[in-house]
Amino acid sequence: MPATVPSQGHSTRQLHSDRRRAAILDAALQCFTEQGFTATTIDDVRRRSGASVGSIYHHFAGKEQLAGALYVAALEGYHEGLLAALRLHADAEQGTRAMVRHHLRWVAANPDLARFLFDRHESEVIATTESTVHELNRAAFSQTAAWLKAHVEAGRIRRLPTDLYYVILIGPSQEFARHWLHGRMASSIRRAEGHLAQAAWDAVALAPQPPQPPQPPQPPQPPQPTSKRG
Amino acid sequence: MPATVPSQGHSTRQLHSDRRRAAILDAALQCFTEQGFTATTIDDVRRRSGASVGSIYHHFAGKEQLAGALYVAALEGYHEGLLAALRLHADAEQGTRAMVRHHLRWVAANPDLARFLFDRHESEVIATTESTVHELNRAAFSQTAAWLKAHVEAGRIRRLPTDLYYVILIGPSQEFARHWLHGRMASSIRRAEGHLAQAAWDAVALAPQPPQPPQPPQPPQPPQPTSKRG
DNA sequence: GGCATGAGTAGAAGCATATTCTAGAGGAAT
DNA sequence: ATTCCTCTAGAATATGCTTCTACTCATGCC
Repeated sequence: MPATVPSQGHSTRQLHSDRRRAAILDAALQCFTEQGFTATTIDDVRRRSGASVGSIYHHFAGKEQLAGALYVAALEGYHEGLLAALRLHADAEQGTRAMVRHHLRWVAANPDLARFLFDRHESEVIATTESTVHELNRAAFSQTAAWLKAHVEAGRIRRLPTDLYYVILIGPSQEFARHWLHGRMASSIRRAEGHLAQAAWDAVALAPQPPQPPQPPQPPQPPQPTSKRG
Repeated sequence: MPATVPSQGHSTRQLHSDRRRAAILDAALQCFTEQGFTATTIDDVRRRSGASVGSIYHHFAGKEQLAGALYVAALEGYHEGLLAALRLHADAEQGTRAMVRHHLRWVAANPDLARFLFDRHESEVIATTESTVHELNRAAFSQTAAWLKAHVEAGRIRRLPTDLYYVILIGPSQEFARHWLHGRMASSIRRAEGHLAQAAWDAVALAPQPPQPPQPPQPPQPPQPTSKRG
């Protein structure tokens, strides 16, 4: 069950319970963000959320599962936006750039969540929700792969082992974000965006700079950008 | 100060001490690799190393510092190889490819160390050695930057904000390695190497024929009315 | 050689904190 | 009204990091 969707109750009691659960998650994210996972004690979360220790352990099996729930919620939000961005762009180059842009803008819009998410990619902290995370990634990956496949067959994107597309396209942005979130980047996300999008496209485009390929470049279609981050 | 170079003693006692220290580090790496950081107890390290708890705490200020020492040692080894690879190649394309190759081969040759290293990039576990790590990275970065600068001025590599080169060149390999180390990549490192090296080069190579007159620093701006984003 | 010194070693004690346990409160169903 | 059950509460427990105190024994000095 996704962490974002609590069980569908219909009573006053259920409402109280859901609010409590949300308050705990909220407090936990704040604590983790400010102090880090290990430095955060259950008692910190208790104080901040107003819940009792027993209540916390009623809703979550433990501290790690609490972090896991946050992680899954963050990942869902991220993927949702990525796939939405992809659906908006039929063109190979525009879509590729949109992926990079989505990544960077999501990070800029959700720095706390992003930092929490990225610092815990691969971390043992989320081991308890590993299968859920794996499933989420697989789902997003297969949709992205289908989109790419179409463009490979259309001769716009070079043919590569499927699992390499993601690392080539998003790797630089991911690495950039990791450092940026820790204040170690001189460039702003804004400034990096264009360069990283260009680099991503050049890295996968078929025939980076042919004199003039038979198919003329499509006119830049005016994309309808998502004005609001979801 | 580096963890790899113990204080320069010359006595039997010193030798014993150094061996003990090394045994502790060794045992710790094994434990961390097998069970993860949090799951590893000081007692595990004690049993495996043959040292006593007191001895461990004599050599290292705590569990985190123990991990930190391993981290620093791993990072030093990695950087050393990277810079060596760079010195071997005066040519821009060859050097770029060599960087990628070094990254991937180092990972393949030191999977345990690599996994330990990458899983803890940004992790709070290494917070205690942060300044050392920062210093190491800065040193390696500046040397790499100098190498790149030369090629930018020679017109072989496109001009980008300095801090972006690293993320563009190594980002994909880094991301690949991350997943590969966790058994989530279908491609072998061997197979990925060529593709990733090619992608890296295409992402930074100056286009053979830039169609438009001087505007190298400005990337092609996607027709996107971006609003305010940091 | 005999002694003082102090780094290294040892394991028990202390303490912080994650987790479990037992009890109680109060909506919802009968 | 009674019973049931989920949620809440906080004390008790367990785990395991860290500190403390004492011991060992090379090394350097007389």
